[in-house]
Amino acid sequence: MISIPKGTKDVLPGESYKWQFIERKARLACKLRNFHEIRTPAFEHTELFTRSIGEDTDVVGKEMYTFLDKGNRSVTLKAEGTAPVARSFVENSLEAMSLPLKMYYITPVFRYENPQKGRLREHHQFGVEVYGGDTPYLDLEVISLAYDFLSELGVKDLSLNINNIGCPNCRKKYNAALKEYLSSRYDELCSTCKERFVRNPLRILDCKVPHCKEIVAEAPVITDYICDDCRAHTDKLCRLLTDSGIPYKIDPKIVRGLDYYTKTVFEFVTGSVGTVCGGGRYNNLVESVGGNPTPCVGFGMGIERLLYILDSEGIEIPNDDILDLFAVSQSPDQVDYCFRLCSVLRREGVACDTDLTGRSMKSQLKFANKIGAKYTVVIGGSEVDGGVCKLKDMSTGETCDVTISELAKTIKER
RNA sequence: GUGGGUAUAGCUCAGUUGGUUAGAGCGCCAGAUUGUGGCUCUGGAGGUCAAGAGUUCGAAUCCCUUUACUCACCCCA
Repeated sequence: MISIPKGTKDVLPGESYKWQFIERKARLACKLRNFHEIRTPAFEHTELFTRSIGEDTDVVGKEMYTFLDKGNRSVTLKAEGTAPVARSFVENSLEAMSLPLKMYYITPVFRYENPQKGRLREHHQFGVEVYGGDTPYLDLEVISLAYDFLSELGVKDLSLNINNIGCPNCRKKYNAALKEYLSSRYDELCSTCKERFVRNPLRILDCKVPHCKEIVAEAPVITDYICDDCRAHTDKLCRLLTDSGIPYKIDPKIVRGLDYYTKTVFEFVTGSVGTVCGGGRYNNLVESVGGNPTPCVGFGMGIERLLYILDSEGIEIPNDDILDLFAVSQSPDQVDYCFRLCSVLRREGVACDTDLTGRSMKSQLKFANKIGAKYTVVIGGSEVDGGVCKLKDMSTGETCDVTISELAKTIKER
């Protein structure tokens, strides 16, 4: 037997309705807010990710599915949703469209990691992007979209943490201050933090080693170093969130693992699986992939994690992927008739099916029951001749007489 | 890359100090006066006990190796 590759999952026929439900909700939330779908390829030139995400990040350093194609080009499976959108924005001169341009995507994302709860090698993200605007109102729009979306699904125990990691100017100052503080306690840091000290000191704030945490607890806080502009941005955003009734917490320790973030960063966290949605502002990203300076803000949301949360919180997703009618043939003589009947009903928008495998009437009814068909009819000689059948409601067991020509109408009216 | 756990039927799991032909529940298929599913009863199919080697008269059980899965660290969604 050939098994599924590590860290991947099949979505089976009995559960695909959950995905369809989430995707439908996501698309609707976007449509209502003037966001439009953008679809980018499953793979990109490797350089796109290394340049935008950052050479020193874990994602680039050890988690990308990178390979040479037959033309010796280095390509990488989509490691993240935002960089490809930025590439497309520049490549297709989307800045020529009316800005701000609001986009969304639902896409697989590939990272070579060790799978565990809520973590896969191929997972799926619903993400949104707003290109061409630096006002906190756009931050609000993106955050409130995520908040409304998650709330409408019924997610409980949701908390929103936000931070401002500064623009290039103030981050430079903060990095210097952080380095100065940490250099005095350099010897106490764990080995990975010693490397981080050189490459990207901000990451040390995220270290889970107890002693590093103690050191970090006394470290200077970014909040004390951000410039007036950044401070005003966050203050305004906080006020807007409060006015919108969106609860949040300032968490100065949020450091996103992707280098392109500037100013606002945020994450929605739940108890069961940690971060379900992460995002922020990336005002320099478009420039870094060769476009004109264009401020952007967006988020990515893990669909598998979201489904896991809904499941563990006991939130049921309605299943509308069910059959309206199953036509049971009383004997093999009526199979042809049932098949033609289904053809007619389908043209009228009724989801219906019939047995084509020659099973007994009883088996057919059992089958119809098992797959959750809403209605059944048994077609025998008298139905074929008389044009009237007994429509049976499978949830109540009640039947009523309906002329076959009015079956579709009757079913749709119920 | 580093640790811990697990591996027996499609699924969830029993399986005694090592002892006949490896079990249950659920699911699946088929029947219970041949025009009506669900409930109940009866029967049936389905296992290289993850793989390999070893100890033993005898291994699902004990030893070793491998693989897969899983949880955690790191990082992310």
